[in-house]
Amino acid sequence: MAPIGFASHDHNSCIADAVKSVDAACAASGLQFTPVRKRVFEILLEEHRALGAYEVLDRLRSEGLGSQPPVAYRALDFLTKHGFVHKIERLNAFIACAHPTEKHTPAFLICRKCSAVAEAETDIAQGRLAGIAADTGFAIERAILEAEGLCPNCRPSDEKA
Amino acid sequence: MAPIGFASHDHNSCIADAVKSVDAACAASGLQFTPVRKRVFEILLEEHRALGAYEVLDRLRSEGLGSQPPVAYRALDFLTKHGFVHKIERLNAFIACAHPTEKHTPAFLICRKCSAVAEAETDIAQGRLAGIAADTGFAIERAILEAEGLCPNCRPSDEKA
DNA sequence: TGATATATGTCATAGTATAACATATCAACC
DNA sequence: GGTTGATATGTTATACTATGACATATATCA
Ligand SMILES: [Zn+2]
Ligand SMILES: [Zn+2]
Ligand SMILES: [Zn+2]
Ligand SMILES: [Zn+2]
Repeated sequence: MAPIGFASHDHNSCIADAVKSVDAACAASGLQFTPVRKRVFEILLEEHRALGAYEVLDRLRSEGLGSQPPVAYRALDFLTKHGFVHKIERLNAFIACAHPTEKHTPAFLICRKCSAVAEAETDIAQGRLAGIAADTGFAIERAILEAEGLCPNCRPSDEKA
Repeated sequence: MAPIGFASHDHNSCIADAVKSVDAACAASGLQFTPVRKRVFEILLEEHRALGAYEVLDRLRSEGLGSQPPVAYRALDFLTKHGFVHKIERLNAFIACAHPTEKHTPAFLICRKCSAVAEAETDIAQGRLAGIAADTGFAIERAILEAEGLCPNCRPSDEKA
């Protein structure tokens, strides 16, 4: 799966499609995709960048959907727990998943200049770390892979090869 | 390089050796390995687990080496910046590097039960993510790889293969 | 409808990190 | 040795991130 995030795309339909597919996934699993949760997911989709919990909360507050931190954190916890949103540990921030209904292990490319974040895919189970883990008897359950650098838009053009 | 952290070893000499080699590296690079910085490095070495900045600060305080957060954060920043210590983003905590004078890209195996952390090595430059980055024109400068799971000591023995 | 689980509203507090500025120490040069 | 600029430390204050606790409301299902 190619990363999104550094290329333009049909953003309106991107948002609508993502909301619709998560809506369906929740219905299928008996999860409640409540107004606050849906709105938080939309807020994250609108930017395709990682937002801090308090940035999300500010938006919710301005829309009358909640004013205290737990409101934002609960919605983000729900979305993260079910894989619709990912937390970027490096930034203490959250981003909507690029393909929220597929089972996957996300990896991220984070631009240190413009803060754009692209989600890509890894397979931690076949890298060098997996071999070391197997050798030492460590059982990997999940992995975080976050690469920091310069996105194509922020790189000086003479460096682009 | 094999990970350390899940196996016993000669801890006294491990600490002494690490301090000595960092001391030499600092001297060679014109860096000041001051008492606070050295003590923070030792504190982290003593445990071979990730300590929060405020845990480090508590120890400094009890030894009369500093009582305010910036003291701990500055020492940790120095040590991290020069690669003698790594930050575990997942835990907001810091751990002494397992081989502080070699240039390397660290990866971590974090036990969710006992919080032990083992440092291993990756080569992000040859994984799947590197290919995607190259394709999209993203220039990776550094990468964080943190795997979470159960260490050999915390795994039920009947699961160990 | 009533019982149970799940979600929200709100207040309070814990945990992590940095800005800003004064003082002290170090390093290098005259 | 004293001057000077850079680096490090001490200290106060504050900003940012996250969760505990408990009351109320809403949804789910027998
Ligand atoms: Zn979009
Ligand atoms: Zn950029
Ligand atoms: Zn040791
Ligand atoms: Zn363990």
